[in-house]
Amino acid sequence: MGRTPRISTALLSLMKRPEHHAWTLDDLQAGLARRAVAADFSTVFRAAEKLVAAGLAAKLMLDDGRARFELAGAHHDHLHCTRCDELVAVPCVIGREAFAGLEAETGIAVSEHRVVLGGLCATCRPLEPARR
Amino acid sequence: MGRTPRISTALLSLMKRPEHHAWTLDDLQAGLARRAVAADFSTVFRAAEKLVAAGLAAKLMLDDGRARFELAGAHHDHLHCTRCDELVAVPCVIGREAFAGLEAETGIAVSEHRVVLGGLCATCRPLEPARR
DNA sequence: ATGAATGCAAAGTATTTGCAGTCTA
DNA sequence: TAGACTGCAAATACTTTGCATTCAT
Repeated sequence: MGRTPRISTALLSLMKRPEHHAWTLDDLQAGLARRAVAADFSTVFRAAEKLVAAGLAAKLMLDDGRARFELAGAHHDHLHCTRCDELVAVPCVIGREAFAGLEAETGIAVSEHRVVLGGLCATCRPLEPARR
Repeated sequence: MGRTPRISTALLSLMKRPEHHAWTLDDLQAGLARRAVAADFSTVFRAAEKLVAAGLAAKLMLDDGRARFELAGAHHDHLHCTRCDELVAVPCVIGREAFAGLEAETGIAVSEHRVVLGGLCATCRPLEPARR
């Protein structure tokens, strides 16, 4: 019952492309358009949210106030490049041990963590200094 | 020339209060109101932004899409409590060495980092399990 | 013919800006 | 009296929802 989730499927396929690691809704819509898939913004939004709900994608809010979506996968951290504005994946910097110490020290309980580094990505590092 | 920044001053004073560690614009306006300082939302906004520009405060965007302001100070990380929704300060979990390794390994250049832990704060940990 | 998927339009939420008026050095 | 500060209203930016339609089962 119900038809095939054309857009959701296209999104999953699109997000595998190296064009971006993490996609804003605009990125997603533009990416689909480039592949000749016309989709309304609200449809892209709902499809992306559904992927997140299904555990196939993850949503992340950056300081610029725009959500980014990425394919779900092994945990990793991110670098937000100050020059090209891309959000790139980097291996996780924090070890489990660090949390154990922190929990003992502070009385908190840590269930997840999110690290966003600021700096230059591997592509931009050799180039000019940061824009902003 | 120009008058005394009544609101900015009040904000600085307010943010020292333990009520919150990090304040949304609504928190700030409400906090001022509680201290009998009526201020328009846009004024609170501009004053907060100015404090950030002056290096006296820092702005942080959480996944809920709302900005939080905190007094500038020594670097620390944050825990976003899943139960009470407060953003509390915790000592930094990452050592400088970690970045050196990461930079060598990936070719990126790290100039800052932002860590937001998810979990229970010291107050909520002894209580019920997380709301969401 | 049922229910998921889509498009279009509209609403919602949080932030940001324009402008005119106010106050103090 | 120049320039920073404020309030009010309006504009933005991005996200989210309502509703009617379409489509595959």
